[in-house]
Amino acid sequence: MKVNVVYENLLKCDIKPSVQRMAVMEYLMKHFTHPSVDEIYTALSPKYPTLSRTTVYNTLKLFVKHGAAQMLTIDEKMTCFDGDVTPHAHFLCKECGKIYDLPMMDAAKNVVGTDMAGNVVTDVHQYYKGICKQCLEKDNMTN
Amino acid sequence: MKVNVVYENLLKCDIKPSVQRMAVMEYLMKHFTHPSVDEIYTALSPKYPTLSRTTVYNTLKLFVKHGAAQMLTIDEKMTCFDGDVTPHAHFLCKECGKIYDLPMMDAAKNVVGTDMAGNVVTDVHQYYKGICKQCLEKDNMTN
DNA sequence: ACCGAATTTGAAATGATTACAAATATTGGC
DNA sequence: GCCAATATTTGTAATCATTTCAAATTCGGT
Repeated sequence: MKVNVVYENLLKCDIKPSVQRMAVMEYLMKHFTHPSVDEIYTALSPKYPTLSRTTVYNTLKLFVKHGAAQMLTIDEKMTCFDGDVTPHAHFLCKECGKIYDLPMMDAAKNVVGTDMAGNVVTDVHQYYKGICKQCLEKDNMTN
Repeated sequence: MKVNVVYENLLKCDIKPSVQRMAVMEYLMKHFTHPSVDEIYTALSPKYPTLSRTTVYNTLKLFVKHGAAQMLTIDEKMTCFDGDVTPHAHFLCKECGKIYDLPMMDAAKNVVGTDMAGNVVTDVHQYYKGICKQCLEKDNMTN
């Protein structure tokens, strides 16, 4: 991935770029695994040995505030992050813990910014839990 | 609320009733505030002075496993619980932190038990974030 | 190069949740 | 009703993600 793409993405969201912010954003733009803070920290640590976990926390919070990333609270143990901020739904596999992207229902996409029973909506989240295709196949093998 | 209603609800979900389980279930059936573990513990503590926080945790986990309650992971700080297990959406106010019930979109209700791109869906969650009616009115007053 | 502001860092604190083992309550067989 | 096996509850201690905070570093402007 070109450095410029990452750089421009930050600027577009009114985020002043820094080495650390570029690194985190690049990770989000390359990996659609809905990483946790720790996944990001562990992945970047070798390349940026002075990187601090706190910086990853700060950076992601900043990204979310500027609309450059999405925070997912599907897994009750840990917050995850998504660099894809276009409207889409998620699927959490109860067996392997992976989170997959799914299309969001059209009706839900249009709710942002509207009025729902007098309440102003700023975010919409839609997610499913269950067993994913891969795990289903694996389970069929062994049973 | 009649004790029997609570009792029967536990039996219906294959949960062996106990004093503590009845107390927690009664609280969930009376209060639709989507309480946290601590809210429930604090509310029941005066009436059941020997009640332990751990028991509230255990009990709620048991309820969720048996489909007698729903776990909400909307607020990233804390898990909340809902005694209403019929399909409905939620609205979290970013200002006051309250969670409101809203109708779930029809299209989403029918997804449970179905197959989505090869994945089996067991739970559907839909929620909104924004500013609630009450807070909007309050804000208008002061501004 | 220098200064003030913004950013990063790491250590310590916080707080929700879990693990666990001891205490208590419940159940079924006699 | 009594005893033993089982299930449940309890409280403390541990865990672990996240936040706080103050010192260190970096950055931007002059």
